[in-house]
Amino acid sequence: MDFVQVSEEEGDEPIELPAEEDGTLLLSTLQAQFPGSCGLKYRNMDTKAVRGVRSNEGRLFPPSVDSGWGEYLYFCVFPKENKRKSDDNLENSTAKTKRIETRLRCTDLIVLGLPWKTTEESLREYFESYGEVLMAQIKKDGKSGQSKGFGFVRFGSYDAQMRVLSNRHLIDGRWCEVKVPNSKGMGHQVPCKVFVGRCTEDINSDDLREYFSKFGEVTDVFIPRPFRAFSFVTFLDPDVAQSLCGEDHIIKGVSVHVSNAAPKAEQNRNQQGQSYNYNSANGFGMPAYHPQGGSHMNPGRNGHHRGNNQHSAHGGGDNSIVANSHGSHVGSAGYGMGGNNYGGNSGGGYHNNGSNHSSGGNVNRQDGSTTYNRQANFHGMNQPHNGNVGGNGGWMNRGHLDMPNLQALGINSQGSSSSNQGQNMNNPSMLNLNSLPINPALVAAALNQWSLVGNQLQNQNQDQQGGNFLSWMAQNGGHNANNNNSNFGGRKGSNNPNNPGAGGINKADNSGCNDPQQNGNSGWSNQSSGSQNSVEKSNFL
DNA sequence: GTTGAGCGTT
Repeated sequence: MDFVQVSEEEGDEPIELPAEEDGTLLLSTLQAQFPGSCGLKYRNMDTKAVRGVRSNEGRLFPPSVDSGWGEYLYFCVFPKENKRKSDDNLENSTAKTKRIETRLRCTDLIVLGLPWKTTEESLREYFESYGEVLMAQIKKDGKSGQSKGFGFVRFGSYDAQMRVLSNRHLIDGRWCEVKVPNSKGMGHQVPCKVFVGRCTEDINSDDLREYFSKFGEVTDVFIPRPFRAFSFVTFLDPDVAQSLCGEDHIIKGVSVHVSNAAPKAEQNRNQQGQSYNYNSANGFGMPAYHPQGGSHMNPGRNGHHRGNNQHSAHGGGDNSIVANSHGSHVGSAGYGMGGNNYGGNSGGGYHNNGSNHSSGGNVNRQDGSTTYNRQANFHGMNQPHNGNVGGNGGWMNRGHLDMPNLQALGINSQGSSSSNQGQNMNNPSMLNLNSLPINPALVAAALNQWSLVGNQLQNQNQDQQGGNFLSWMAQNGGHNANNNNSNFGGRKGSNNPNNPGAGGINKADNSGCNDPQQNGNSGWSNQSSGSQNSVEKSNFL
C-alpha cells in the first residue's frame, strides 16, 4: 500500500496517509486526519512553486501517473476564509488561525453552586489559574447583598474556557459547576446546517463534502438511512450555510436543492422554557464530555477542533459521525437524475417559503471547478445579532450544533418523556441507531443536531431495545471511547467529590423530542406537496 | 441569622 506524507502546514511533521489501490487518496482519508481540509498541495522541487493536487469526486490524484505520490511532502489546503468585516485585522495570525479565532470566541460562563462566602475576588482568583479572567461576578441579592450562589465568569481565551468547562471546580471548599448559560436572549442561532433536497442515492457524504467544501469548511455531512433523498450539510461558517440556502446545485449531475435546515428547537425552547445551548462557542467541546480533570481537549492546536472532531466526545480524532461513510461508495456509478422518485420526496417539494432566502436570489450555479468564496450575506435576515457581548467586538451567536450538549438534548435519566410517547408511533424510523457503529455520544451529537433524540429513543424502544437512551448507551458502552466516565449532563446532585455523577443525565427536559403541539409545525420552511412529508420533516427538525 | 436549584437589575 502506498502512503502519502501529509502535514497540516508546510514544515509540520507529516502523517502518512494510506492511498487507495488505484493510487488515489480519498479526501475522506485526508479529512479523517485533517478535519476541514479540502485538498492537498506540495512544493515542486524544480520550480519551487507550490502545486495543487488534482481532486475530483472525493479523490485526490497523485501528481504523476508513473511515480505516484513520490517523495513529496504534501500539505493541506483549507477552504478560503470568507472575507470578514472587522475580524481580519488581526496581526501575527494566519488566515486559518484567524478563522478559528473568529469561531472560537469566549462566552460568559455560569458558575453554579458557589459557596455563599465566595466573593468576586476569590472567584476571579480561582479561575485565573486557567487563564486571563476578563470578568468574574457573583450574583447577589439586591437587598442583603448575599450571594445567590452563582455567578459568571468570562475568559480571555477559548482554550481557557474549554479547560474550565472540561473540569470540575472546587471553589472555596465546594464543588461547583461551570456551564455555558442558557440565558434568555442567547437562544437564537444562525444555522450552520443546510438541508439538501433531491439527493439521489449515489450522492454520498464524500460527494457532498467535497462539493460543498468549495463554499466553505464543511464540518459535517449527514445522510439519513435508509435513503430518503435528502441530506444535511453543516458548515463551519453559518454565513456560508445561509448564502447557499434557496439555491439549486448540481452534484454528480443531479440537481439538488439547498434550503434552510433551521432546527425547530425554537419552538421547543419556548415551550419547554429550556434554552438550547446553540450559542456561540458552545458548539465546540462542551463540558459534559470531558470529565477528566486537567484533560486538555484542545492541547494547543485549535485547528483540530474543526470538522470531524467537533463530533468527538472525547477529543479523539476519528470519531467523526461522517466517518462511517468514508471510503464507501466513492466513485460508485449511478449518475443521473430524473425519473427517480424517491418516496415521493422528489420533485417540487422543497420550495423554501422564502423567509430565509438571503443571498440575493436563487442563482443556479453549475457545478464547476471554481472555488467559490461566498460572501456572508445573511445580515438583515431573521438572525438576531447579539452583538458586542463583553466588548469583544461584534460576534454573533452561531448555530453551531456540532458538539452536543446533552443537557440540551432532552435526555434524562428516564429516557424520553412519557408525555411524548405515542407521538412518533406512526413515524417512520429514519435512523437505525444500531446501524451506526460509532460512539453513541456521536450519535447523540447527530441527534442533537437534528432534534432526533426523542424520535430515536422511541423508535429504539419499540423496535429493538426496549430501553431508554441511557440503557442503550450502557449497552453500547464499549463504544464510548476510553470509557472514562463520560459525564453527560453534568454533575447535578452530586456535590460529593468522590462521586462526580459520572454518567448522570439528570436534566428532565424534553427539548428535542417531538411534542404533540409540534407536529405539523415543523419550523421548517420547506413546504412539501407530499402529505407525509410534513410529518416526517417535523420529526426531523 | 436560614438555603443549594438555578441562568445574568449589566
